[in-house]
Amino acid sequence: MIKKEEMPLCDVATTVQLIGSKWKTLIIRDLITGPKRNSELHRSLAGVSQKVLTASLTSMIEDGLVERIDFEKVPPHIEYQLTPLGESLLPVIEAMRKWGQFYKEQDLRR
Amino acid sequence: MIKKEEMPLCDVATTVQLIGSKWKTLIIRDLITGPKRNSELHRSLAGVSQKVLTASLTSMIEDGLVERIDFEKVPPHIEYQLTPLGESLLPVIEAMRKWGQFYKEQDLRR
DNA sequence: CAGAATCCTTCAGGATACTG
DNA sequence: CAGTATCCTGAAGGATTCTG
Repeated sequence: MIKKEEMPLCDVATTVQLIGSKWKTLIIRDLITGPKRNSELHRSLAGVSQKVLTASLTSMIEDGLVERIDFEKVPPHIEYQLTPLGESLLPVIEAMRKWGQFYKEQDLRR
Repeated sequence: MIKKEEMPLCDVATTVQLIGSKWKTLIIRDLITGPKRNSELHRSLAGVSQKVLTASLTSMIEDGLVERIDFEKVPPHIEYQLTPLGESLLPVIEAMRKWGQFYKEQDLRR
C-alpha cells in the first residue's frame, strides 16, 4: 500500500502543483515579455501581497522555472527572468489563455 | 453559490480558477475516457475524500464542465460526464500532461 | 450506491510594519 | 529597492458517520 504522500503524481498533477497556485501562472505570463524587477511585478500583478510574491518567486526558483539575477548594486537591483524550463511552459500558458477566453465567451451566452 | 463578484481575472487566471484545484484536472482526465460513476471516480482518484469529490463535481457542474446523469434507479445509478465545454479542455490537459512529463525528465537529469 | 452532515486541520494568501 | 517578520483569516481539503 502506497502512502498518500508517496503517491506518484500523474504528469497533469505535476504541472498543477508547480504552476497551479493563484499567482504563478500570472508571474510567468509577465516574465514572458522579459526580465522584471520585484517592484514591477508587484505593480503588474495588481493585488498580490509582497509576502506572496516573494514566496511564489522563491518556490519557482527552487523548481527551476525562474532565475534571480542580482546586479550587486546599492540600492539593490534584482531581476527575475524565466529559465529555459520556465519558457517551455509557454504552450501550457497559451492553451490556458485561449481556453479561458473561450470559456468567458460561452459564459456570456447563458 | 457561485461568487462572480470578484475582480476581473485575465484569461489564464480564469482557467486556473476553474480547474486549478487539487483534483479537478484529474477528474477531467478520468472523464475523458467516458462517463464515470461516483464510486469509480472515488477509486481511480486515489486519496480523494468523498466530500471533496462531491464538492469538486458540484462546482464543475455549476461551471458547465460536467453533467450529472441520474438513471433514476434503485439502488441509485448516477454518472458524470464531460459536457462539450468540458471536452474543450482537452488541449489544456494535454499541454499540462506533456509539460509535466517533460519536467520530470528534466528533474531526473539534475 | 450516492452523497449529505459534521467536525477538524492545514496552509495559501493577505495586511502591516520593519530593515539592510 | 528588495525584501523579512509577524500575525491573522478563510477556504480547501480530510476523516468519519449517517441516510434514502
